[in-house]
Amino acid sequence: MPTQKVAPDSSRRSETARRAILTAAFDLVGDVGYAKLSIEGIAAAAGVGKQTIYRWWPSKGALLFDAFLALTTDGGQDGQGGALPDTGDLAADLKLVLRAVVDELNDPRYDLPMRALHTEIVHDPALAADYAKRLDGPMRELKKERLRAARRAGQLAEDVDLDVAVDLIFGPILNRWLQRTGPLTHGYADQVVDTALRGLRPHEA
Amino acid sequence: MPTQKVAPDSSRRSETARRAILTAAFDLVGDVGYAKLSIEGIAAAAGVGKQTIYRWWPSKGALLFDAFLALTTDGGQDGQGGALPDTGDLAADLKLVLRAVVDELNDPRYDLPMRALHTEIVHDPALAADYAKRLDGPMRELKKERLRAARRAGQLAEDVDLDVAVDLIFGPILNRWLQRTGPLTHGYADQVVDTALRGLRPHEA
Amino acid sequence: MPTQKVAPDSSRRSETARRAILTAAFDLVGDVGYAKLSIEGIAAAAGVGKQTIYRWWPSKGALLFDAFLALTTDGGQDGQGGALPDTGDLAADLKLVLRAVVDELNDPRYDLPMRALHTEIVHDPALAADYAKRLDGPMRELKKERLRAARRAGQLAEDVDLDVAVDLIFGPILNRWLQRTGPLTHGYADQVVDTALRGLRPHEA
Amino acid sequence: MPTQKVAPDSSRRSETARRAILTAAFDLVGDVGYAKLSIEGIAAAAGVGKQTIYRWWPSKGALLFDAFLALTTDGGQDGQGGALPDTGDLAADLKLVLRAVVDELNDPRYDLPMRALHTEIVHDPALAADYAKRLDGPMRELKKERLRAARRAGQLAEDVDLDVAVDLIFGPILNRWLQRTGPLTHGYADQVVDTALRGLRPHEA
DNA sequence: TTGTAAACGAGACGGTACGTCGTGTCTTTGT
DNA sequence: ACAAAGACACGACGTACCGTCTCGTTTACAA
Repeated sequence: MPTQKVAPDSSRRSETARRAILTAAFDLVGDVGYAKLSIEGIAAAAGVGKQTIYRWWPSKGALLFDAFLALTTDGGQDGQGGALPDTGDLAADLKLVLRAVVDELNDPRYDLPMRALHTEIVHDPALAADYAKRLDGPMRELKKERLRAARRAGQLAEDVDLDVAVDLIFGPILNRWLQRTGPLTHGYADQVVDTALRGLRPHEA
Repeated sequence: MPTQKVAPDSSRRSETARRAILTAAFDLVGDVGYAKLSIEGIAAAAGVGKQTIYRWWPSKGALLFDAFLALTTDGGQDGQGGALPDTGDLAADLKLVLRAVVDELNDPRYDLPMRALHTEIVHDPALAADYAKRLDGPMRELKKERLRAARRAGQLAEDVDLDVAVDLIFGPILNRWLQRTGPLTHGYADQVVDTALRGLRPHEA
Repeated sequence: MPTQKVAPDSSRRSETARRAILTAAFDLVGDVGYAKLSIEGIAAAAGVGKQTIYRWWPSKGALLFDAFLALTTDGGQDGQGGALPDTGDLAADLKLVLRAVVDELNDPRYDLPMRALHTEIVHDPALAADYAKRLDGPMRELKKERLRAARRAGQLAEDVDLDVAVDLIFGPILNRWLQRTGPLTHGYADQVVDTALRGLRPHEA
Repeated sequence: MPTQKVAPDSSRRSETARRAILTAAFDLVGDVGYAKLSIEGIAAAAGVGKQTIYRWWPSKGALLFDAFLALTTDGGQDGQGGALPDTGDLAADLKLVLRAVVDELNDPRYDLPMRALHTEIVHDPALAADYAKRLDGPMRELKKERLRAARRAGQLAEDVDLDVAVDLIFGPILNRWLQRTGPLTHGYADQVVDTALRGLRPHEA
C-alpha cells in the first residue's frame, strides 16, 4: 500500500511559513479574540509577509479552519482512527464522549478559536460546506457508526434517523455553549443523553 | 388600568433618530450582511450622525439586538401574550411551532439579521446575558409553560428537566440552520419532535 | 464729568457669564495653545452653555480679541491715557518702549494668546479691521504723537511719513517674535531704534 | 559634474503620490483657505490615501511647507543662483526687489498659501526652525550679500548689523501684508527703502 | 406681585475631520 | 518563483468639535 501523502499546494511552497501562519493564527485568535484578529496581525506574529497569507488562503475563515484542523488533529487523531468507545452500554459511552466535548468547550485554549471558526462558518456557506465535509462529516460518521452498532445491539429503535439522533444528542450542548443559556457541565451532558435516549414521554408502566 | 409607559433612556433623546437607526440597522444588515455592516453605514442610511449611535449604544451588537427586538416584537407580540398553542396534542403543537421557526429561519428577510445577532451574542457575554433575559428567557418560559401543561395532562414524564427538554426540541433546528449541516425543512422539524418525544430507544412492546 | 460707561450689548446680558468666558478663553489659549482651543472647551471651562458664546460672539477670533482687550486693558490703561514717555530724548524713549514690548512678547503668559490673536487677524480681514481700529490704531496714534513731538523738537526729519516711521521701528520686533528668526532681546530693540533713527547710510562726515 | 541627486526619504516611496499631494495641498489652500484646509481634503484631491500623507509628513504645517518649497522653487530658482540685482544703486535695487515682493504678496495665487504657511510657522517652533534654515536663511543670505556689496562700495555704514538692516527693510512690508494695517503698494515699498536708508533723523545740512 | 420673555446651563442633534488600523493589491529586494 | 517587507488606495473605526436646536430654569422687566 502506497504511503498516502497529502499533496502540498505547490512544491515551491514554504512549509515553514505555512506552519508558522497556522500556529500564529490559532494562538492569536485565542489571545485577542475574533473581533481583533487581523491578517496583518497574524502575518506579523508569524514573521511572514501578508502576501504569503493571501497567496494561499482565500479568506480569514479558511485560514482559521486550516489552523483549527492542523492544530487539533495533530497530536491525537480525532478524525482518522478515533472511533467512539463501545463498551456495549450506549448511554455510558455517549456520556463519556459528551463529557469530553463539554471539557473541550470549557477549555479556554479552545473556546475562543472555536467561537471564531463557528462565526466564520455561520456567515460563509462555502466554508460551511468545507467544514461539513472535512470536520463535521467524519465526526458525524463516527457518531452514526456507534449508533448503528447500538441499533444492531437492539439498544436503538430501528426507525430512528441517525442524523436526527446525532443532532438531538450533540446539538443542545453546542447551543448552550454558544449562547451561554446555562452552565455547560457534565451533569447537563448526562441529562441530555438520558433524555434523548429515553424520550420525553412518560415511561410506559 | 394604569398607563403602561416605557421610560425613555433620556427625556432629551430623539425618538425619530432612534427609530431611524434601528430600522436602518435591521435593513442594512439584511442587505449587505454582517461582515460589511458598519456603524458609518447605518448612520448614513438613517440620516444621523455617528455620535448619535455611539451615544446610546455601547456596541454594534447591542444596537443589532435592539433593532431586532424592536422590529420583530413590534407588530405581533411574540413575547407578551403569545402563548404556545395548546390543542391537547403536544406533538402536533410542537410541530406547528417548530415549523413556524423553520419558516422564519428560512425567510431571507430574517436570515441575515439573525445570523448577525447570533454572532454578536456568541462573542459578547454581556450581550448574551441581555439576550437570555430579554429574548430567549421569555420565549423559553412560554415553551416550558406548554410543556408543564403537557406534564399535567400526563403527556410528559414527571422527572424530565424542562430546560433540557426545550434544548432537545429547539436546539437541533438552530444548529442545522447555523451550520447548514442539512436542509431545514418541515419534515426535519417533525422528525425532531417525534424523536425527542419518543426517545431513541426501542419502543417497549 | 459724567461717567463714561460702555453700554452692554443688552440689559439682559449676564456680566458674570461674559467675564467668565473672556477669562476662560484667555487662560485656555495660554494653556492648550491656539490649535487645541475650542469653543466647547471655553464653554466648559467657563461653566457656561455653548449657546451663550455663540449668542454674543460671531467667531472664535472675535472672542479671542475681546478677551485680549478686556484682560490686557484692565489694570493698566494701555490705550486710554497712556501716552509714550517723552523725556526729550527720542532714542531713549523709544528704546524704553521697545524694551517693554520685547518683555511682553517674551512673557509666556502673553505669548500664546498673542500668537493666537495674530493668527485670527491674519486670516480674517473683518477682524483685522476691528483690530486696526480698536487696538493697533490707538497705539499707533500714541506712537505717532511721540514722533510728532520729536519732529517739533527738530529730532525728526520733516518729510518722514509717520506711519512708515512707526512700521520701521516696531515692525522688525514683531517679525522676529512671530518667525523666531533670532533672539528677541533688549539689545536687538536698541539696535533697531538706533538703526532706524540714523539710517543705513554712512554718517556724513 | 556629478549628477546632483536628492536622496528620497525611501526607495519605496512613490514619487507620483508625493507630487500629487504637494500640488493638491498648494492648490487647495489657495481655494478654500487655511481654516478649511483638511488632510482629508488634500488626500481626496490628490487621489491618495490619508495614510500616505501621515506616513511622510508629521504635520499639516510640514506638508504645507514642503508644498510651498517645491512649487515656488520649481521653475525659477529663488534660492540657488538668484542673487539680488546689483546695478551699483542700492536704493534702486532694493526698491526693485521690494516691489517684486509686494507684487507676490498681492498675488491672490500666493496670498492664501503664504498666510497659511505663516500661521503654521508662528505656532510651531520646529517648523519655524526648518523655515529659517531652508527658506528664510538662504534668502536672507542673498540680501545680506547685496548689502555687503553696498558696504564695500561705501553706500552703507560700516557699523550697521546686516541682520538688523534686512529686518528694517523687509519687516515692515511683511507686517503690513499680514495685519493689513495699510495698502501694500509699490509706493510704500519705496518709502520704506528710502526711510530705512536715510534714517528718521533730519538730514544734516 | 406676578406674568412673560430673554438669557442661561445643559446637552442632543446632523455633520466634518481627525489620526489610526486593517483590507487586499502591488512593487521592490533578496534569496 | 516564492518570500519578507512594506507602500499604496481605500474604507471604517471611535473621538472631538462644529454650529444649531430644543429643553427646563433663573432672572429682570413690565403689567
